[in-house]
Amino acid sequence: MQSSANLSQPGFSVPIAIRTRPLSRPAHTVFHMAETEIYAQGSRAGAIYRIEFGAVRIHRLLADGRRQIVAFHVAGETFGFEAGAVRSFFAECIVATGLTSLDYAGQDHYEPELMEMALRGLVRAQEHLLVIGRQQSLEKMAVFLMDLAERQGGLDSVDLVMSRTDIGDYLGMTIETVSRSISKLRSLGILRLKSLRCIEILEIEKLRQLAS
Amino acid sequence: MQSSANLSQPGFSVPIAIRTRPLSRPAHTVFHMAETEIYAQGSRAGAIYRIEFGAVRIHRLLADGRRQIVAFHVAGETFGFEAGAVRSFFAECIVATGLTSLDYAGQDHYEPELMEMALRGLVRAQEHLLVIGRQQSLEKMAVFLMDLAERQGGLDSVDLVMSRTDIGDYLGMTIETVSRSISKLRSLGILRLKSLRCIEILEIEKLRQLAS
DNA sequence: CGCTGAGTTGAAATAGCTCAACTCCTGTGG
DNA sequence: CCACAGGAGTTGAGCTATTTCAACTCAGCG
Repeated sequence: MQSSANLSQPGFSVPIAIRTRPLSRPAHTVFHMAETEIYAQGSRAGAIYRIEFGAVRIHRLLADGRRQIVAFHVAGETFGFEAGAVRSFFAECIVATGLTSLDYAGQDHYEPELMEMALRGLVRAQEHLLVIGRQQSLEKMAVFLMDLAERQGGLDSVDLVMSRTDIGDYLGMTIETVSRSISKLRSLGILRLKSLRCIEILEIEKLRQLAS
Repeated sequence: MQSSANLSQPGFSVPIAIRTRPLSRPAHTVFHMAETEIYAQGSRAGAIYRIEFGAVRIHRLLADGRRQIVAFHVAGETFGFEAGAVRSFFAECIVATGLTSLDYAGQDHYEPELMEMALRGLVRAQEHLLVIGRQQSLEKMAVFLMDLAERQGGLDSVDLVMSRTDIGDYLGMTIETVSRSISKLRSLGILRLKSLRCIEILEIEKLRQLAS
């Protein structure tokens, strides 16, 4: 795993605190290297994290060695809610990421905005179910790209911070099928690859139609 | 659809209120016929429901006519949380069901137990992703049955309140594959069908192993 | 400038889907 | 109480999409 290689680099194994703009409570951005762990399954829950920059994946390892990514999160989003005191998923940085954290557990009352964030995560997970439940790989990929484009600000250019393997583990398909789906969309004239990790959407309407 | 047939029965189209034990706030159980709608996608959100008896499915209809069930809920569970003011899913009774409702929207502060219920829904949806993401239909069925058995009190006998079609739409597979998976588990000596809708688990360890 | 990992592409194998026939409950009405 | 009708579920056969296995290309990096 690449993460262990990164973790072994001296001076970067421990997150570095960087002072940023003051919030309602004094918050500071903590820097995390790419491919490093934010929290592990089984660890103590209680904090949530807001992504200042970068991207994060939430996943679980299955007994047979496979991995299911249940969510990607990008800048501006909040993750880390758990039911109960123990985390049931792993959170890892995909790229270099800045996080601010907030201890939310054990409060007498919760702010409506906190509830709203938790519920948005719920809806997002349920929407993800709609995608994974589909059988057509091309549709899955179309929905994935539409969603990502939207979250990155609605541009016609999508920055794939995650690897094909990550995408596969997110959509429930192999990296070969991921690759073939992208190739198919490319041959249909819907996409153009600026580079392997940067996709330009040429025909957003056709893509939307595939995504239904 | 059977629901319309049931809805057309005079005297049952409107839910009937039945007085039950008093709660912290005066709550009464509302009775719903099998196969009737509790709320629709697009309707106004704001209330959550606790199931006193019966079973409920949460789903969405896709553009191509397919249906994805994102959750089943049984007695004792609470459903109906939404992010935003509009419902993004349908809720329907699978069988005759008694519900107590609670208006939760627009509060200044939320009780920890309310947050906990919402978060449990989140984790449940994410766990569901792990199941649907798997490619083996036998595994999906094994996980589904284990989960259902557990929620029904850990007995070795599972009461399938939902149809094979419901199960298929929940697990992302066709009813034929659902049927074949059950038949396979039966031929492996893991299950026995007391009736079509009542399954006895003979070899819980083997089932757990399949479910990983 | 070659090495390495990521990504792509091809060919064969396979799991699940589709279509179709059939069985078996269940409930309704005579 | 039995017969029948209709829906739900099962099973079979062929087909298709995706997985698997393998070879190959490409980009980034020391």
